Amino acid sequence: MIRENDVSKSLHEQLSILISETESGDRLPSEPRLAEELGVSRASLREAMRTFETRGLLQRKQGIGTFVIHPANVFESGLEQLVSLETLADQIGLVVSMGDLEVQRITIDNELSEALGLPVDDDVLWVSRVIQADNRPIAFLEDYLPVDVISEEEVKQHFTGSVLDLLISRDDIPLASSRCDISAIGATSEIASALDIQRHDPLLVFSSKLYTTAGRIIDSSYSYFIPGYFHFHIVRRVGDKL
Amino acid sequence: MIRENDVSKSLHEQLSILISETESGDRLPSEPRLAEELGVSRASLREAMRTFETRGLLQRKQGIGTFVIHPANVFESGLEQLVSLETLADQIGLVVSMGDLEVQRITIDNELSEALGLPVDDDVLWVSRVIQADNRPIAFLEDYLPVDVISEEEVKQHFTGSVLDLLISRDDIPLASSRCDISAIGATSEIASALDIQRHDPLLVFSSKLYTTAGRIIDSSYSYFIPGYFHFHIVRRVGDKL
DNA sequence: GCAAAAACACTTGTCTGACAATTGACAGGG
DNA sequence: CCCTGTCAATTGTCAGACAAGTGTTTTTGC
Repeated sequence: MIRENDVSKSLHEQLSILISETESGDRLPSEPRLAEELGVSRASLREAMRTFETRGLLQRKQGIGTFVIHPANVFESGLEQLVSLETLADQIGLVVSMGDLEVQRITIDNELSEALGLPVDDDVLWVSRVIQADNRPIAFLEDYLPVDVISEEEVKQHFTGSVLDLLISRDDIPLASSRCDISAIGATSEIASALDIQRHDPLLVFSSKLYTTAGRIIDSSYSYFIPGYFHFHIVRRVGDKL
Repeated sequence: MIRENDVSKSLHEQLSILISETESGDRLPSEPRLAEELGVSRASLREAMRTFETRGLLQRKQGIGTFVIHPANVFESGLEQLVSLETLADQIGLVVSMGDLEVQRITIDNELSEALGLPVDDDVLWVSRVIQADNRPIAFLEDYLPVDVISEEEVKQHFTGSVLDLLISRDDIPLASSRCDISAIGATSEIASALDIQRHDPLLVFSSKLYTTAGRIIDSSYSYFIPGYFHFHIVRRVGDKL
């Protein structure tokens, strides 16, 4: 059985392929024609196109046409999409492994409460580990997880390096999106020794809070990256459009 | 005179306000009703809603309704939108000023050519300056601009701190989007002295290439931020949705 | 002949009305 | 008590139409 949603997904894929195959600056077929080619109505096509327009991949000009804009290769994974480091590494053909996993159950104090947005005296699971590529440490990751979400045993048994992949694989938690704050710090002595670098060496830091569709914070994480191994990028739209 | 586009913009604004005023997890009015309230057709409303859905702010469920998802306060400016530091500072009520402007015309060598994506032997304008808040340096900015885009004199006369604002104010250049690579480095001695910090102090680095709608790189910039003054964040969608 | 104006073709933007698909609630019967 | 069919509400999709903007072609006026 084919649900309409599948058609919609396929429409996104078809459009994505069409855009990626079109040179930057070139015009797409007109909406009525494209709708016919893809076998959907113009209204549905326009909604799908709006998605790509929001991401800055399409520009529609009334009376002229719709144009493709390639800010370099947008289709490699940018930061807009939240994927685990493992998944990202897979995509670029990098082999990563996990080392030095540490799992502790800790109680939230005032300081942690403010940082995590979780109530004081609740217990959280603190999961930390080092990510390696070619046996060289390249990132240090910390996650704070409410204990009612996941048990210490479950982590120790099933954990393969990515808290995100673990949460995604559990289909009882509807994940929505993540808010990621970006900064830089000098390595603390703890992190420096874990990553085998010097104290005060520069690190890229992502502080992320993962929200469920209900708006609850289900994972608060700090990721410390040694610069140069992963290339994080983002496509930014100009000005006040949309 | 009111162009239709203004109505469309207003629709986005109205929706944005409505979403921001709705509690996370709450349901919006049904599409037909909301369309009537906002004075637009359901088709237009759906297209507008699609942009917010793409950004992870709305979730539409067939047969149930459309729900608001607030990953914290998404409406403060995230990284998805490219705005100048001056504009950003304005929005958060921070007063910034420019110091130590330097403008030089230089010829592209092999190394620069690779970094900027511009041909060797072309001339570019190199614009560097320090950004200050409360007379304390907080960022060091470098821009490389092709000389046929803007003249040395034009920069020296009209420049107020933001290359982006200057390019936007010129309506003969259709800007599309910017690709921004994010990393961290330790301050070089030059940057350290410019920012009045220690060598090797950690800095957040944005390497950006600004593209016209035709796909040409019109500005290549390096922004070095002292951590803590500006808070850059990004909302990341989970998984493979949309 | 030439330039301005009008007509035309084509495109995206919007609107209207309709029907399909999905969900949740509710009543009825086993 | 549980299952089932019905019904209303909502989003998903569709077809057709017209408005508005753009560029080209043709016509008109001089």
